[in-house]
Amino acid sequence: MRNDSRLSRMLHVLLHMARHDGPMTSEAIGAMLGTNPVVVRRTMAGLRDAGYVRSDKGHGGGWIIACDLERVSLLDVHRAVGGPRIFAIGNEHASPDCAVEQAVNAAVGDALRDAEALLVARLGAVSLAELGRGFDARCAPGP
Amino acid sequence: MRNDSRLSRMLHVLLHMARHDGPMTSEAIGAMLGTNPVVVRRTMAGLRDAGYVRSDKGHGGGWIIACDLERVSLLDVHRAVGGPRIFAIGNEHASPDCAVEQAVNAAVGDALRDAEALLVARLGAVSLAELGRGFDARCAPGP
DNA sequence: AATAATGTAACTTCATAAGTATCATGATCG
DNA sequence: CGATCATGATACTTATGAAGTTACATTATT
Repeated sequence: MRNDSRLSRMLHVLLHMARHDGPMTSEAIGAMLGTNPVVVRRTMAGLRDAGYVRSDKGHGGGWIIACDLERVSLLDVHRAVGGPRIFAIGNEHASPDCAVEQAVNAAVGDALRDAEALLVARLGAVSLAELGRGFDARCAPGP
Repeated sequence: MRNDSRLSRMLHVLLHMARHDGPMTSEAIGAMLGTNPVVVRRTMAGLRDAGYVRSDKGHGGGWIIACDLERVSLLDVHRAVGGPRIFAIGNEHASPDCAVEQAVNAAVGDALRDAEALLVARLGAVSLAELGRGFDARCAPGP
């Protein structure tokens, strides 16, 4: 399967929503992401359950931010979309009988765990608000 | 897809081969890994191309170690099996037009890059020989 | 020549995000 | 009220790639 891009897509959407007045429809968001409204609703359902966005039905409805962007990290968004599997590689058996395999699993597993810990720390250290400010700086790097 | 366990499996096999006199057949290795000989041959082809093992056909044939285990790292093995994709998550577009998406990609991409760099460093720092010694220590932790 | 091994090609299976089609549900506007 | 516009939910298909499987060719030993 191609990469799981839910985190990336949701960050993209959230930043757009933050700079947008009023609700955005799944249709509009889908156009932005290059996908269709059903995928948008499916993915954003996790953000809604976490309380980061709200959705309203009917005329004038759509999605709006429902949280303080300073208090939600990229890691929070990752988890809200299901906290999907991070690695495409891993051990074959979780608890092998073979002692050699146990030693291999320990070595590979430790390395993966440390890499995951670093990733989690990095994602947890950046808020959506900071990400937005990073965008501003990138676009208007005045002297 | 399930995890790509080629690295893990090959380390398992190499350690067994190191502690085994004479060639091991794909059949025997397959039994060890809980898979069939064709998968073994397919996966080990990369190790052979890298010069880490040798395969011999015919009666008495099979696979044997063809390298100095002190000089081959877990990272070398990872690369020999194809250096497969490490992450299951990632950005949607490599070079998006949207500036917001660019900012998101930069943030997520940096975090992933750093995590990958750590993993590569960790795998590169351990030789097959060290991994084997780790196994010995685990099995005979004398006083 | 028989046997035992690898090499290779072609196919199926499995897991999962993404994409699609369809209809039910609910809110707003006239 | 009734039309319209939005989400919610279900069911299905597509795409991807490792792993698994089947079958057969090739080569080396006995």
